[in-house]
This record gives sequence, C-alpha cells and structure tokens, in this order.
Amino acid sequence: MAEIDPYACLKLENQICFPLYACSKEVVRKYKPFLDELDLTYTQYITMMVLWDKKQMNVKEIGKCLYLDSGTLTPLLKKLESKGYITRHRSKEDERNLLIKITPEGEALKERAVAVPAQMGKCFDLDPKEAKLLYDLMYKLLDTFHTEE
Amino acid sequence: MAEIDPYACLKLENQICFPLYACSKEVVRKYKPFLDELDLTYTQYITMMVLWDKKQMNVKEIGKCLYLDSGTLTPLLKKLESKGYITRHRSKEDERNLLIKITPEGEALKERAVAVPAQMGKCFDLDPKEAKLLYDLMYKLLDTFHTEE
DNA sequence: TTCAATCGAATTGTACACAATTATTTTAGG
DNA sequence: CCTAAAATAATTGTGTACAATTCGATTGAA
Repeated sequence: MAEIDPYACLKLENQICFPLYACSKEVVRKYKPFLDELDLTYTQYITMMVLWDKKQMNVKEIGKCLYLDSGTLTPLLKKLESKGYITRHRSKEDERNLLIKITPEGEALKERAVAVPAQMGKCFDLDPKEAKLLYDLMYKLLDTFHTEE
Repeated sequence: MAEIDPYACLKLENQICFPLYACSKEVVRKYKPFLDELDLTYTQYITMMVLWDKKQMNVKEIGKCLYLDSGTLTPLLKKLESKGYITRHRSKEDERNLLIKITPEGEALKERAVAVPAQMGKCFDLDPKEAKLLYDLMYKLLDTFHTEE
C-alpha cells in the first residue's frame, strides 16, 4: 500500500493554477509574431479590441473590460496615442474622466488585425467542443472571482 | 435575417485567449493574500515548489519546469537567496552551471506553505470533474505549443 | 452652502516576462 | 592541440501588472 505524501498538494503536477498561468504566458508568446506585424503588444491589441467595438470610453471603463487598472493602462494608452491610434482628452462634463477615442488610423488597423484570430486559430489544436468548454470554464471562474467580493 | 459582421472575430467576447489571460491574472491575484503570509510572490512560490521536489537544480532546469528564462529567474533567485531559502553556487564540474540548492529554512517554509493549496481551493467553484477537464485542456495546449517547434 | 467623502487618473515602487546581447566555459572537429 | 561552435547565465531594455499613494474634480449630507 502506497504511503500518503502530506505535501503532494505542493507538487507542480498536482496544481491546477500553474498550467493556467503557464498556458496564458505561452499563448501571449504565440501571438507575438503576428502582433509584431501590427507593431502591437498583446495588451495593446486587446485594448484596441475594446475600442474597435466602443469607439469612445474612459480609462475606468476600459479597465473594467480588461481587468486592468490605471497603473497599467495610463502608460499603455500614452503609447497607443503616440502611435496615432487613439486620442486622450479630458471630458468637458467631468474633468476627472479621460476620454479615449479611436482615430481613423486606429480604425484602419482593424483591417489588418482581422488576420490575427485566424492565424492564432491554427496554433490551437482544440476542436469546437473543447474550445467552448474552455471558454465556459474560464468565464465561470472569472465570474466567481468577481462576485466573491 | 441577421447581417454577418466580418469583424466579429475581433470582439473580446468571441476570443478564447482573452478569458485565459484574464483568468490567469485573477488567479495570481487570489494567491496574493495567502502568499503575503509567506513573504513570497506567485513566481517565487512555484519556484520553491520545484525545489521542494528536487532539492538541487540549475537555472536552465528550473526554467524548463516553469516556462521561464534566465532573464526572469536570475533576479528572482537572487531574491530567494537573500531571503535565505536557497543557495547559488557554480558547479565544480561545469562552471557554466549555477546550482540552486534549497536551505533548511527553505525546507521549513514547506510546513507553512501546505496551507496555501487548501485555502486557494476554497476560492475555486469547480467540481472535481470540471477541475480535471481544465487541467487536461491546459496541458493539451501546453503540449501542442511545446511540440510545434 | 460647504467641506468631508468619493471618484478617476496619474504616479511611484516592486516584481515579473521576454527578446536580444554579452561573457565565460566547455565541447568537438580538423 | 587548437580554434570554432555550442551551452549556460547574466545583463540590458522594453513593456506589462498591481498595490499604494497622490492629486484634482465632483458630490452629497449637515
């Protein structure tokens, strides 16, 4: 009969979070060659994604969509501004709000960006059922974390 | 009949990678209060995990386990050394290898660390079947990424 | 009305994460 | 034996992440 290891839970192969953490990093690495063509990092890419959808938002709203805070977004948005893809202006109605607006150049980038999801899809060896499963599991966890406090 | 949006693939809610990225970050954030008690960051914690298992490794081997390179590990290992949990010495047989050894203090930390997985488990609203599913999906993806090139 | 509480963004400080480069050591081919 | 190639860490530079703090603007209760 096998001895029970009281520290088995501390082995990397028994962890559920570690493969999640590692997988996330590897996925972002996979994006790199495709995003390099657009001169975007992964975080800049998903930021553009919310702006392609909404056209105008403040920093707080973007942060809520992406689970990021102003400490991450402020320098990132300045970068996107310097590339000419967005503008940053204070709201007239409430000076606390910094309005982020997409520019025509930012809109144009969308044309080239549509290629990325297709290219990434080829790197994923998941059938539609598995992909849906993964998607639902991730959002279930995100919801749990969000509603807990 | 609904119009087909050629840019639908660029919407955040149609992305499979984004919830993975967001979930990974949120999980690491969940660890923080528990790891703060051990004065460890998440990356330091998983590094200790491989050393609790193997006692002695070089930087390359640790990096292979954790999917990290020396640019990340070198400063992190110096930090763990300064905390007294590991030692860093060049191998006598091959001076290129930096041998990382766990100290008695590092071993002792294991006693307090066993509490962490149990505490984290309570934050996860997944039944065993879902957890297994997630685990297998993550390793399937990691394997794909690894064997592709 | 007024001022304390709140809010949104920016800043600061610490810690990854990784590509690219460098330095040192070892190995192997001629 | 000697030198070119390979291997291993460390370093450098850029870009996140996030907690904590600060700052200015706004709001709401006395």
